[in-house]
Amino acid sequence: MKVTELAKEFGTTPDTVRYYTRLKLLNPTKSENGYKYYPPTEISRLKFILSARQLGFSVSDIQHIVDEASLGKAACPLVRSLIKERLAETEKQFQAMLALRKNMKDALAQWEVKEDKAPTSTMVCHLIDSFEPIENNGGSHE
Amino acid sequence: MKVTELAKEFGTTPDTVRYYTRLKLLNPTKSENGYKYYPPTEISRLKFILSARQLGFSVSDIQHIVDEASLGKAACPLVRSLIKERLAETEKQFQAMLALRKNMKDALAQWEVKEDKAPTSTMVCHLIDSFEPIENNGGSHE
DNA sequence: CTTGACCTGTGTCTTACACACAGGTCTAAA
DNA sequence: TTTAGACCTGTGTGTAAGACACAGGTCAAG
Repeated sequence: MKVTELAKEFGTTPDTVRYYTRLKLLNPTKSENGYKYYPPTEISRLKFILSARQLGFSVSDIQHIVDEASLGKAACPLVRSLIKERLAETEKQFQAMLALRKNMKDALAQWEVKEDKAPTSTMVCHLIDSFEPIENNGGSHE
Repeated sequence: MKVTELAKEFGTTPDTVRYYTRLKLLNPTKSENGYKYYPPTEISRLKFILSARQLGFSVSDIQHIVDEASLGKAACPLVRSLIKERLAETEKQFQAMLALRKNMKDALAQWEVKEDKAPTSTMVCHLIDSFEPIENNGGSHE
C-alpha cells in the first residue's frame, strides 16, 4: 500500500502517515522508484497507533510502548501505567475547560445586554474589564 | 514597575510579560540603564490581557481588540463576536474531551482485569488492539 | 508526449509561552 | 572597593502533532 491509500483506509491524512514514518514508528519498504510501500505488518501497526492516539496516548508514549514491545516484552504494564497518568492530566484539563466554558457562557450572557463604550487610556473594553465570573457557590462535588 | 514585580502582582510569570511586550501588546518605557518600566496604563493593560485570556480569547484576538480600541472605536462588537466563535470552538473541544475521557476510563476498567500478553509481529499490545469503546447507546442530548 | 495525480525529501509554520545563554546593572555585605 | 547575588537585557531555541509548501521525480491514461 502507498501512503495515500493507507491514509484513506483509516480515515487519516497522508501527512500523518508520513509523520509517523519520519519518527520510525512505521517502517515501510522502499521500492526501486523511491516510493514507500506499507506491508500488512505496518498497516496493522498504523491501526495500533491510531487506536492508541484515540485513547489519549501521546506519540512519544507510543514510541516507548513500541520500543518495549520490540524487545519481546509485554507492554501491558507500561500501557496501564501510562493511561493512568494521561487520564489524570485529562481530568485536570477537563475541569479547566469546564470552568472556561462557564466563564465564556456567563460573559456572553452578561454582554448581550450591555451597551458599547469607547475605550479610554486605562480601559480597552469595559466588557472584559468589568467581567465578573459568577460564583457557583462551592460546587457540588467534594 | 519592573517586569518581575509586575508579574508577581498579577500572579503570572516574567516570561509571559516579556512575551506580551515582544508582541507590542505592552509598551513599557525604557530607562537609561536599559531596564523596562511599566507605568500604570501598561499595568492595567496587562490586567486586561490576562482577563481576556481567561475568557478564552487568543493572544491574536487580543491584538485585534487592542488595535480596534487604539483607533478610538468601541471594541465591544468585535469582542462579542469573537467570544461566540471561541465558545463554539471550546464547545467542540469540550465534547471531544468528554468522549476521550470516557474512552480512557472505559479502557482503564477493561484493562484492570486483563492479563499481560507478549507482543507478536502484528500485535504490539492486545490491550490497545482489542479495546472496544463502550456504546453509550444514543446519548441523552439531541 | 503531455497532463495530472501521485510520490519523494526537506523545511517552515502553528500556540503561548518556558527556558537557555551571554552579558549588563544594581544592591548590600565584607 | 570588591564581590556576590539577584535582577535585567536581547536573542534564540524548544514544545506537540501534525499541516502546508516547494522543487523535483514517477506513473497511468489519452
